[in-house]
This record gives sequence, structure tokens and C-alpha cells, in this order.
Amino acid sequence: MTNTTLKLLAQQLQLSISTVSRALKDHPDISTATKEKVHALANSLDYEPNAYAIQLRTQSSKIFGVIVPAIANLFYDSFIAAIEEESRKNGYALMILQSSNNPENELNNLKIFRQNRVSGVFACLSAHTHNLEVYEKMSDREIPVVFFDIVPKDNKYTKVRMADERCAVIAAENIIQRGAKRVLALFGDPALSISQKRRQAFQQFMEKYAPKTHCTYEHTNSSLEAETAFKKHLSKIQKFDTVFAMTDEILIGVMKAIQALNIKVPKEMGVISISNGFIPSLYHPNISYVETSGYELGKLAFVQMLANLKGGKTLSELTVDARFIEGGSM
Amino acid sequence: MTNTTLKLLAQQLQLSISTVSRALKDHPDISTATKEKVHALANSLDYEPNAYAIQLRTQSSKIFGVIVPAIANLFYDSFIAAIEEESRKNGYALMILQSSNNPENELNNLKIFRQNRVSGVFACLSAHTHNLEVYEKMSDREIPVVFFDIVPKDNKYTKVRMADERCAVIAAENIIQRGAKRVLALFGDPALSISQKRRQAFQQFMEKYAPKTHCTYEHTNSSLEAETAFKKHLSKIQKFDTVFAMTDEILIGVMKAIQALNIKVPKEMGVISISNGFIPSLYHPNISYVETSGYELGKLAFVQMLANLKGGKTLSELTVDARFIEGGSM
DNA sequence: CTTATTTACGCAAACGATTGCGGTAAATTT
DNA sequence: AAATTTACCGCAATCGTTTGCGTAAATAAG
Repeated sequence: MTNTTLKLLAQQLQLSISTVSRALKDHPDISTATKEKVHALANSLDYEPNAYAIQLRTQSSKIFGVIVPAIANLFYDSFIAAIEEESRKNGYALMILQSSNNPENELNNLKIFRQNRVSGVFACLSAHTHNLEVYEKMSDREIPVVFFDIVPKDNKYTKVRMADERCAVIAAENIIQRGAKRVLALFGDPALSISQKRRQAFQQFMEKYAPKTHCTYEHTNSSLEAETAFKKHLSKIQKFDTVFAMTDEILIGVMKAIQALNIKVPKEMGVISISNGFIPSLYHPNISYVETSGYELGKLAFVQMLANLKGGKTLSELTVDARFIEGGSM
Repeated sequence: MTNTTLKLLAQQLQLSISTVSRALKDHPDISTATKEKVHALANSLDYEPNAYAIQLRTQSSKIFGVIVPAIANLFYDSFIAAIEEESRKNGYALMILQSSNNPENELNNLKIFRQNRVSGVFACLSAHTHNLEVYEKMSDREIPVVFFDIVPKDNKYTKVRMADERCAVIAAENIIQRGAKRVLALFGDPALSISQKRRQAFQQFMEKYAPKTHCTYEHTNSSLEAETAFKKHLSKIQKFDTVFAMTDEILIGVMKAIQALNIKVPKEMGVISISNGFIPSLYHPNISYVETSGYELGKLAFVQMLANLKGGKTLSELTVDARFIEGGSM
């Protein structure tokens, strides 16, 4: 069965295409009687406007592009979920592509977005992208780009991200409040600015407000590494009484070690992490964490996108604030 | 800056649009010299064909639609990841929409897909969709639909799903092998056919091959319900020694209870579940599970889609096989 | 040196919708 | 009765590509 078009409707009704088009969108030039007829036939024939023809004519698609390192990720998928919700509300659809942290994929994805003339792009830089030329190309096309999470340093870009330093500071505050004597602080890939920022903020805060608390810092790249690091440090003479995990991945490693060694939380060991909340809720007691919500970040990113689209150049950097969620592990 | 079009290239080169178009796609009618000139200018002007114009002309978009209940879900996101990989390889992009288990959203999503004239749709029915008329409408438009995971019963549809019965049977086998005396078997929403199938297969197998093993069956709709059910049954005189969790959600509830009560796994309690593997790997010891890979399901679904597109009507139902993954909880 | 055959390119009609600019009948005003 | 409005509607160009068909020039064949 062939798709119903304006032309078809026009023929059946003995009207011109333009009249049908106008009737369908309630144009004042068209009489009520005609409008009703048109609507009736359109309904019974299941008319669906061809989005491609519209875009071709109006030069504006109702599609946003999204680039994430990976869809299968607790943080990004909640980000996407948020964007999707907002997009639907505003009549947009989403085209989602993953970079797999590969700059080459990133490049290709951007190309697909350009060919589909997306209205805007939400982009999370892949881990080691330094060449932002590709994104310049989008600007040339007047396609707004909102960066999220992993964002470029340059201030000429629109970006939203978590308040990384605040996160680390809140964690530090709670560690001090617990009265921790010795702390093992586990961070992620030292090459990532997010790891650097969090560690720096954490360390500075601890040194300033709790100089007597002994902190050991370590960077690990996987759950397994975190687990190993935890066990290694525990076998030392001076045992630590509190552990800080910068990411879910690290927390997972830590918790495996804690379960394996049957360590009592929070009595024998305090645990705190930065997370969106899902992983911490898997354990008993729930792990206390500083919340970084991908969902909220998504909402914020969308606001930025809309502002950008409306015309105003929003070159600002917005951050979503962090808050402490009490579990029972401190 | 305005987008480069064929027309622009043609003007600058003093050629006709058709010649430029053909040169760009290496048509034999065009001389090598001309081709080179065209390519050179196209490159320097960053020509990107307008996907909308192409679709309008060729009546075929290079986009697949995907409907999932939720993107932020360990199973579906790996499914999506798989589809995305394959799509990219085949020159397709993805449009992803979530139904939030709301049939109304489902309807709207389908509409967006139709308006964007997607080449095909991957759909997971929302929990209580019974009216498949909407999907019929896609068939009318000759848009192939591949159902996955939660699929309609009717055999006229193309579907891929996990081998639900096999999963349950494999779990039962391992429970018998462990020599379990009393089993608590936790299943999901009884209204879902997936719950029914798994329970039925499980129960039949147990009754046939281990009639002396006492099994208690219960349906729970959330982690919390599972946790509560677990605790309730444990407080009875006859304690169970093995628990079977049909989904990750249920497993999470079970494990919270186990941690809270400090029950030793596997000595005091055997645990087995059906999962894609992520959640079971979070605990120590790793939970043994029957693998249902969203990723594999995605790959399979894509194969079906391609077959469907190539013309052959593939009305079959394919299932991805299940296998037991030894953790340490049995 | 005429006839075929290639080679290399251009014309123009689609695809489906939008929209400025008119146009014509009927209704209203002079 | 003539002039002017108003209400409705149609014409045709346009968005950027694709593609069947036509044709001049160049080459090959007779």
C-alpha cells in the first residue's frame, strides 16, 4: 500500500494541494466545511506528513543527535533517558550514536548527523579526543552543540557537567565528619581531567581541614584494579578505616573485596562514593554517596540546547549541583 | 554559512547538476577528468549530501527505529548497543524512543517513525500492550517490524527472544545438581508471558525430575517485593536452602536480604538467577546465572531485519540460546 | 567519405510539502 | 447598478537529489 500524500487527498476531494495543506494546518483562508472534509479523509486514509519533504522544504529537521561513549552505561543511559523525555515533549526525536571512545567513530557519527541535518547535537567527548575541528564544522553549519560530562576546556563551547570539585569536597566533608583516621581514596584514569579535578579538590580539602587524617591516594582503571588495590592496602600494618570510591566502577571493586573479606560496614569500614545511586543501592547497608545524576544533567543539557536554538548564544558552562545521599555505610 | 549543494558545485564547475551527481558516485558515463575536478571541489567545499532530499527522491531512509520500555536498563541498553554497532556497519542510523511501558507513548513513537519513514522498526512491546493494530499499520506501509524480548504471540510477526523455557530448565538442572532440598523460586509480573513461560518450564522440570524437592513459588514486581518475600519465607519453620531469581531486579532484592541477614553463600544458601551477567558479577562470590545476553539478542534481531529488508518474508521466531555461567553461589 | 557506435554530458520530471502571490465568485457597501 | 471587500481557493516555484532519455561530438566501421 502506497503512502497517502497531499496530492492523493487533493485528487480525491477535487481540491488543490495547497488547499489541502492549508486545511490540515487550520489556515484561516480555508472554510470550515472544506477543513472538515479534508480532515475526515485524511483520517480515514491515515495521512502522515512526510517528514523528509517537510525538512527539505523548511530546512529544519526535528531531530537531535546524541553522541555517548557507550549506551550501555549507568550514567549515560539515564542521561539519554532524560534527553529523550524532553525531546518528545518538544516534538523532537533522537538519533543516538556511540563513539566507543574512538575518535574515528566520533567523526563518522558527526558526519551522519550533518547529513541528516540534525537540529542540534549533544556530545560527550570520547576519552582522548583533542582535535575539536570536527565540532567546529558543526558550528559552521549553524548546528548547535551542547557538550556534556566530558567537555572541552575552551570557553567558547556550550557545556554542562557535574560539579566535580563539589562532589569531591562533599565526600571529604563526610569523611571528616565520620572521624576517619586513615583513608584510602581511589580515583579513576589519571589522564582524564575529571579524575584530576576530583582528586585535587579532595586532597586540598582534606589537607586543609583534616591535616591529621592520613590519606592514601591511588588511581585504578577497572573494578578489578580497585579490588586489588583495596586488598593490597588492607594487608599493610596500618589499616585504613574509610574508603572513598570516585566512580561506580571503583565502588564495585571495593565492595567485592569487602564482601570477600567479610568486613563489617560501617563498623569496621566506612564507604563513600560518587554515583548516580543505582550501584550504592545494591548493597546492605546502602552505600552513602554523593549524587551525580545523569538524569539531571540531561535535563540541564536540554535547557541549554533550547536556549541555543532560540537564538541567544549561551556560551556558559552550567553544572548540576551535587548532594549527599545518606546510605548507612558511614 | 550555507550548505554546499549539487547545484552550487555545478555552477562553480560550469557543469550540470546531473553530471556532478553522477561524478560523485562514480558513474561510468562521466570522464575521469571531470570526476576528479568534481571530487576536488566537493572536498574543499565540504559537500555533504542532504539525506532528506535523497530519502524524498529514493523513498528510502537509512534509519531504523527502536522502541524499548526504557533505555536506562541493563538488558535493553546492551541490546541497543548491539543494534547500533550493526547499523553503523551497514550504513544505518538509529532513532531510539522509549515507551516507559505506556501504550500511548508506544503509539506516538510509532507515529514518529512513520513520519520519518524509517526503514524498519525494532520493537519491544510495552508490558500491557494488547492492541497490535498500530503495528499492523507499519506493515501496511511496508515497514518491517522485528519484535524482541517481549513479543506478540501471533506467528505472523517476526520476532526474536531469549529461549525462556530453556533458561528456566537450565536453572532447574543446576538446582537439582546442587542437591537442593527446599527451593524458593521468585518470578516476575505474572501477567507477562515471559514470567508464565519461565515458571511453567521451571515447575514442570522440577516436578518431573526432582519430585521430592520442595519448591515454593512466588511472583514479585520489584526488588523490594523480592527482598520482603525472601525474608518472609525464611522466617518459616522449614527453611529453604536455595533461591532462584528470575530477573536481575529480583536478584537484587534477594541479595540485599542475604547481605542484611549475613547469610553465607553458597554454604547456607544457594543462589541462581537469569541475567545478562552484570549484576551477578557485583557480589562475592559471583552469582551463578543462566545467561541471557541482550547484546546477542540485538545481533540476532539485526540479522532478522536485514533478511526482512532483502525481501524474503521471515516470519520465523528466532531465539538466542542460553548457557549456564558458573559463579560460586551454587 | 558516408554510416554506426561510443563517449560524455545536459534536460527535465519526479519525490511531498510549503507559501507568496494572485484570482474569482459572492457578499457587502456606495 | 456599479464599486469595493471579503472569503476561498489555485498556480507555481522551491527545497536537493536521482535518473530515464536525448544528443552533440568523437571514434570506429564499412
